Amino acid sequence: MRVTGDLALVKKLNKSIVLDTIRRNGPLSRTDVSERTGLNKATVSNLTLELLEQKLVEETGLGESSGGRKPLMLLFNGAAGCVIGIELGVTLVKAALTDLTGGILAERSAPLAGQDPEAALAVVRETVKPLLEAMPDTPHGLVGIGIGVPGMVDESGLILYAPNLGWEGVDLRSRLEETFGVPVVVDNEANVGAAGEREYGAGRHVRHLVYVSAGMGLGSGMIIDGQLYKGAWGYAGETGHMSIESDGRLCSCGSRGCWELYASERAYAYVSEAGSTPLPASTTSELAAHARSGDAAVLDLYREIGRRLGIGITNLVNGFNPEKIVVGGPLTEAKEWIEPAMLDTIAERALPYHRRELAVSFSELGSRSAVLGAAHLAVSQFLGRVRVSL
Amino acid sequence: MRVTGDLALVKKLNKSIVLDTIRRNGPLSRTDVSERTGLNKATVSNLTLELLEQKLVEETGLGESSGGRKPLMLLFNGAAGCVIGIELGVTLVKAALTDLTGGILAERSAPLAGQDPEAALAVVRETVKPLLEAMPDTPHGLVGIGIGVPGMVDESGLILYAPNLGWEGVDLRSRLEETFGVPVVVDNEANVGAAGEREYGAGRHVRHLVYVSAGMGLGSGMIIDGQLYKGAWGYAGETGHMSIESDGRLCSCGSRGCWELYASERAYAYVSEAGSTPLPASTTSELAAHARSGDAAVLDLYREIGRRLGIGITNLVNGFNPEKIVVGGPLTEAKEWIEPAMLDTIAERALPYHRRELAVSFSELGSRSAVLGAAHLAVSQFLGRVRVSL
DNA sequence: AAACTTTGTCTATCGGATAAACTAAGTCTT
DNA sequence: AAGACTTAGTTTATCCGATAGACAAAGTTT
Repeated sequence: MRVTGDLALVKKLNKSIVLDTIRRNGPLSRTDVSERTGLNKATVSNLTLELLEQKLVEETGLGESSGGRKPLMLLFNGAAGCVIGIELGVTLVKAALTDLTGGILAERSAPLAGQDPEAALAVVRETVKPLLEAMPDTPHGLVGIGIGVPGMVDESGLILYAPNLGWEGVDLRSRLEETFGVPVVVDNEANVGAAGEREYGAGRHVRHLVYVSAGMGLGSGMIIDGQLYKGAWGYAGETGHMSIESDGRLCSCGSRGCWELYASERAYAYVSEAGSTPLPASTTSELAAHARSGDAAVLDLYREIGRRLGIGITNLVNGFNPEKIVVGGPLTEAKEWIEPAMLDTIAERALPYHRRELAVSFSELGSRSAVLGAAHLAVSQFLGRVRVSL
Repeated sequence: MRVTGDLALVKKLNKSIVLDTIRRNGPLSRTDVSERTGLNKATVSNLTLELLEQKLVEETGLGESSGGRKPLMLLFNGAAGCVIGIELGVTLVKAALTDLTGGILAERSAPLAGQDPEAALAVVRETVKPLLEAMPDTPHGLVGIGIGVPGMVDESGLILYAPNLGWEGVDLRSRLEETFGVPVVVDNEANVGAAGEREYGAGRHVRHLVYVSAGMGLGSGMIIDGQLYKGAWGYAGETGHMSIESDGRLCSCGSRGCWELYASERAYAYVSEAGSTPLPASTTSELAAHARSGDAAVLDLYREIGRRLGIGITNLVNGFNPEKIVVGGPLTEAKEWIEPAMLDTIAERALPYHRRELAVSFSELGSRSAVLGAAHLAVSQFLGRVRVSL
């Protein structure tokens, strides 16, 4: 059954508009909010009153007069509650306790021993425990948990398939909700990374964003009109398996020429193939060190990876026309040597109109994109946004 | 300024829900509508009254009793007005007069002589003229015009760039609105095709749809959550320039290995390259005739085109996870010989989960996808849909 | 024919948004 | 310093649409 209109909906919508306006542009006076939103002053006053009672908004004192009575400034109260953002990696669990503005209050991480769901869940519980103990006293307490996982997640939070963990059909959301007693949001790692960069990082205020997460694989999180796009069944963003060589290298997915074989850490394994000198190391950290000392083979490798990244990004750009592309993930440790070739390739190959306006940049949050994005999804669910389009 | 909530919005939303419910599921009684939508019976009665006054809904008489008073059945009145859908091709203008349900009342087409905007506009006017004369007398008369063009169109209807016409920055919408005095919707050819197939063709009731239009080039129309996705500046869907061979054939766009060089009619020009026998013809109609009589070179060609179409479609599927892919456009005249290789390739290369649920099919509306889609966009704008997401 | 069912309307009420009047609290002018 | 002016925020009366529930209308079943 669809959403129908009634007074409750109107109120919910307007309240969400007022809160959002204050959150993004505060401090603001009631009159400012009224002018910005188009809502009547009385309406703003009423809704603000409720937000004050809910402790989501604070009066921070008088502002500057502009020739009349001084305004009482309103500010979003990020300290009204806490959330926990978790990144469940293949070998590592990272978690952060944040306030409602994404400010980190505490952080933990732990290696992931076994990979069966039970063992992983135990590690998650252990990692989160000290964060809960460190939680300050707030009006709302813990309001939610967000978690990013390396796999495909449907709209209900069910992990459909996580090849690198060997999981299939794991209802992580229910399990965590039972454990912690708060609402849980589960999403793909690239998606939460996209959410993080869009809210707190390189993609602020961007309507259409593609976040490319490059590590052992390659995945994309796509934000369309400010919202994560998950596709029909939650498999959107598997761009690592976009073929950029129709008859290229055979991939474990069964296809050929997949992007991630050329433009992620998986490319390291193929270097000797070209007959060139073998690589002096096999991890990005080590290779970055060699690059820093001028190792020609490594520099070539990263130039080629940059070029291939550029080719794939160009494909995404031509299909999606995002406002911005943000590249993140472990591979960005080598961004210094990847970036020039990547940008050159995009400049060469993207359609002229895209080139003119497109912005491509690297992650601003670094290794925290995912935890912060996961945290943000939880905040976002707690604050509950209503959207209307005519 | 954003949309805020007030009573007018609530009414607009509910009225749009009622109309939509009747339109898609009619005939229905008022009680049926109330049950389906969750709206109160009184609300439905009130809104229906207005819709009856606006002639958008008709009472078609009494229905079957289910043990009590007979219901008065309501039906969407497609004859309340007319729209015109236009496909502005590179060499041909096609136009259709339809009612509000997409029923074709009259059709015209005319070759496009010169390609400068003024000449094209004159041809459009001449093509539309007899349709206007054939227009039946309806309560609302002509309520809008939709037009699909081979180029990139931004959200305001401005044609940013149409390489095949040599147009740049043409405000077709304003021009046509001045001429005809009704609201005009302009969009990309692939987008209107997508709209057509989704409303009246192979993509009915599909939430996320990708329509691939294959002709002299290759373009996609993407429908996300029931709405056309245009990207940040209207360039989304330029998938013809997705590279499927990183260092492949040089394309006129400046890039290499573009999909449309391998999987559209542009591929015909490259056959001799492989050293094989030259093609016996150069248009799809002629080649289809040769295929029908078993010409091996032509059959090979179409097998290869099918394979390449499959590769590109797999890429789109992995990125977007649409519910359905519909292939249309002039090239589908040869679908008989393209389809097997295309489907095999997708089955081989798509990720296992996609494969399981994805539906790929050819256009149901054939050469009318675009005109009907354009007409539908005009209808849709006239009826005005409001959407709320929580 | 009486009881029951279903359809659709009528009526009173509720709860939001709004404009306009009003109070509060400042600045500016002379 | 006093009055005029400005701006901020609240109060009041009004409007409007959705809703529940009563009711009327028009069937069917026994």
